[in-house]
Amino acid sequence: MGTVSNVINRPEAVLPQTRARVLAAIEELGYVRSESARQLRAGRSRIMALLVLDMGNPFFVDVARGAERAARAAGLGVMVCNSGQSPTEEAEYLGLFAEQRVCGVLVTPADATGRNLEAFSRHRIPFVLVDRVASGTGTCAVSVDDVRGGALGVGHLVSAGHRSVAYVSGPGDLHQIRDRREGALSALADAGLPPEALVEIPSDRLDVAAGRDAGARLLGLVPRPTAVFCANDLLALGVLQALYAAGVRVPHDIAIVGYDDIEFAAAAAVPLTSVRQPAVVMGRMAAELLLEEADDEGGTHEHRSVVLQPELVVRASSATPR
Amino acid sequence: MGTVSNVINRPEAVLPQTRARVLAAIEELGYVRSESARQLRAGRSRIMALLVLDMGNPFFVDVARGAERAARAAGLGVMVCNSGQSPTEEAEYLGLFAEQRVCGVLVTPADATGRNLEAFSRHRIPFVLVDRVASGTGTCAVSVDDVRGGALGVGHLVSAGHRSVAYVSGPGDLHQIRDRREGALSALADAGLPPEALVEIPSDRLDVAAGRDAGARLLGLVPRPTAVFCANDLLALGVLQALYAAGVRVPHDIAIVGYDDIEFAAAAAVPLTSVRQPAVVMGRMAAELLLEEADDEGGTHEHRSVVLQPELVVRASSATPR
DNA sequence: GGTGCGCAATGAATCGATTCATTCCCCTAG
DNA sequence: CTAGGGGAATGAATCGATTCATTGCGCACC
Repeated sequence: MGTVSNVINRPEAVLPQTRARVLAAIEELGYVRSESARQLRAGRSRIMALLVLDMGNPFFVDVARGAERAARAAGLGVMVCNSGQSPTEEAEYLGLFAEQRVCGVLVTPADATGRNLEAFSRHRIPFVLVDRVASGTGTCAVSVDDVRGGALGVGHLVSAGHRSVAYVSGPGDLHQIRDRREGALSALADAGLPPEALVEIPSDRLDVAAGRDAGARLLGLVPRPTAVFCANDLLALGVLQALYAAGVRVPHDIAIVGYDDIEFAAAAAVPLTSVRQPAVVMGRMAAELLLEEADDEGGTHEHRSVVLQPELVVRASSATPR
Repeated sequence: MGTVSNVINRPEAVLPQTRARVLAAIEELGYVRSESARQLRAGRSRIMALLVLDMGNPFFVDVARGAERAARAAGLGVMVCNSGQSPTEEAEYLGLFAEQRVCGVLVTPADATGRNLEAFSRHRIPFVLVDRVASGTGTCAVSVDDVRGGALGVGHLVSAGHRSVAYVSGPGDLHQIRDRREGALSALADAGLPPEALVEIPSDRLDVAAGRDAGARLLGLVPRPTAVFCANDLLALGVLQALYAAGVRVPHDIAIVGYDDIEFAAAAAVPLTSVRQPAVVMGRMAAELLLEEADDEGGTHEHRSVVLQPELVVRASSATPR
């Protein structure tokens, strides 16, 4: 009924007594408006999707927090999903989002080819890249300057006197990982050190267990680097534990620098020096960009790429050696 | 059109050539079926909601993982939300779920009075309690035996010779917290120790920062307990750090036992002894119970309460003292 | 007293998938 | 040759909120 709709959406257009009568009926019947019906009419839902690489990583939990806050301020719900770095999963979720007619998608792409997103863009559902620079001007994106982050982390170690730094990396197809290495190399170059001063310890995952493995390999290196820079804090925590278990003292024998500055980095027994990413801000800004794009009726929207700056947080794990 | 619907939902009822023609058209137009419309007709959506206390706690991330896996196996999406232990937020989200006509809700109640859920139950949307025993037989629930968990943790400490144990608790209105204390007390009683042997260090949150605070207070206690049992691992990690910073050796001076056995417990420099909760299994079972209840047409569904057993995982933080 | 204006409420159309009754065709059997 | 039956496609009704055109009512002004 039209009047009921008015009572809910434009109360001022209804006589107070009618309004009261309708509200009473609503209360009595326990009526709850159906979102499906509204959605059908409106053509899109009031839900924003967030697709991240790994919900087990507190970094992404923070991104989710920021996005959720911004979305709820705008009266939207958030659906948080996990691609687990699998392009297949990612494609599946994107399909789900299209069917749901979500009002927009925040996504940290797992598929480096960009094929999934290209396919998705046909649905005319706005999306914003998170923690990834836009390839063209056709997309909004919020990212952190990973090259600078890598430079910050390794620059800090180099200026503390380290001449050989291990880099515990992650899946090579992730942009973030490559950029951080690039920054690390540039920091070495700035200090007049050769690229060989960066000893890469490859890893195919970005979790604590992978960090433990990497730590074990680090211990086997001859000569052994005096410092290690990790592509994220989960790896760093794993490395820290492996070193501790082997009786290697941090930072006395080996200094450690992580990346992300998750809560657990500061909470480690030897608090981790880490390159802080403004995760919550990133989630919030991404959501805001998305809302802007989604609310845009007249095609006036201009895609924007926001690049945030990382920040070095020095803690005990990298105190000056020797 | 009816035929299109048949092509998608009952392909065998359509002639192969017609089917091919329809599929070709679908492909050409980039057609994606609208979930809103299906939902409107079906009366409920194909999304399951999960409302947890704190997404910053890896324990709940694991629960979410388990639930998501089970839900996706059944072709459903999962919407993970965060009440932040606030009954108000909880009520808001439950309202949102009702509007969305989600097919069911998995919830770790933040509102101890049960008023929110009572109100929600009017909507006839099935829900399953997670990490909480059912109050009556009117609800499905999956929980872990927290009394037993408390007894395991403190029993372990007592049998290692500790005579005075601190209990870092959490918000007093949470069932889990009270049950774990009860178990702790029973373990003391079993060892012939008086209730006063358990020194409670109250805390109003369950995160690492609260653990640091608690650790500081623990250090000020006279006489100082020789062991501490924490209501969850985040608190334990905070306590561990506070002790480490103060130069108190773990486990030599003070032993620590946590609860949940999150990944970071094992990853700590001094790996934490912890009472493991089968979080992933809990999420999976809760989702399965919910699916069972939601699929039940004839009202044949019998509400069930599943109680899982915790398990003590002994690590370095509680090695025998003295 | 009659006409006109304006505010409020009513009713119908719409969104898109589903479902079921109906129609349509073709083939077979009487 | 026709009637009947079965398999396949069509079309209309449905879900519930929204929106807009229409109706209806009351009051004021001529």
